[in-house]
Amino acid sequence: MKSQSEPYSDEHRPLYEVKANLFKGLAHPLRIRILEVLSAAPEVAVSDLLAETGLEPSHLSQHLSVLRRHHLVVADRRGSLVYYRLAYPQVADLLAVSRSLLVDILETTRDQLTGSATLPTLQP
Amino acid sequence: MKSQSEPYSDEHRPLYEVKANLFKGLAHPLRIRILEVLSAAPEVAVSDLLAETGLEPSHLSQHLSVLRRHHLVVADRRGSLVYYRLAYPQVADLLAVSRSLLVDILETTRDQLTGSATLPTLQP
DNA sequence: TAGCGATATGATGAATTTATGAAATCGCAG
DNA sequence: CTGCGATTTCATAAATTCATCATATCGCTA
Repeated sequence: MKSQSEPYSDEHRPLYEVKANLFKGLAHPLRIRILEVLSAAPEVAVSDLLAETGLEPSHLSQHLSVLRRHHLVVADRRGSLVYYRLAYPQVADLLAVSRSLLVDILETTRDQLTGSATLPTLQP
Repeated sequence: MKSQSEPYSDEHRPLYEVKANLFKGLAHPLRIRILEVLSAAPEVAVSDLLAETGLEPSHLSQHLSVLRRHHLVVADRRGSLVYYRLAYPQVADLLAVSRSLLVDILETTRDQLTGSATLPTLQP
């Protein structure tokens, strides 16, 4: 993970590649969980993220590092505490649109099945 | 690739995991490129996607298979030709929001650099 | 300055995805 | 039924990401 470069740099990189790299940054469950927690508050201390996710500190820090590198979050250190917030409000928009799409997908695929028992429930 | 299971199934799978799996389906440049082509027309024949992307047929088909499995596209076979279309209009919405976010990210990070030469240009 | 709580970074094996080419399948026409 | 164009599936090596633990760094206090 440490060896990874900046996902958006390089003037000659086509926009569809940049988009795909953005989605790579979002392509892990815990990183979505983190962004959802950050969507619900102006900022969150790492210690609170640790409590919220139940992760080892170094595991959380690795994921936060990916989110920082993808410019999805911003960190502020105040003394020995570090606070994180979403880097742009559109990050929350993106999560909301993805949820809307998934609601449709899950409802459609549920309708196509005889029983719905194998699909995730539609939690808030 | 063949061994991959349905990314959304399993009633006990939390929604943040389902979201992450959706983003995994989007996390490849060529799949974004395909979805963008499909966003611009009601449906597109595979032969046209082959011409548009310059891919080998088997390579394109592998990516289309991922998109089908993630319920992002739908295929219709008519004779020996197969046509693809977006499975939901929100797929295009998702791409649009991601573009909006990236525009902001790229403008902000460009402003922070002395020169902008290393960042992608803002193509349509 | 040393110690400590909080957090980040480095290292590496395991798991997953991507890239690539061979082979199979589908549907149509003769 | 055979041949063929169109497309998909299979197989597998290479590349990338994930999981996990050890180590380093940051800032504060005594």
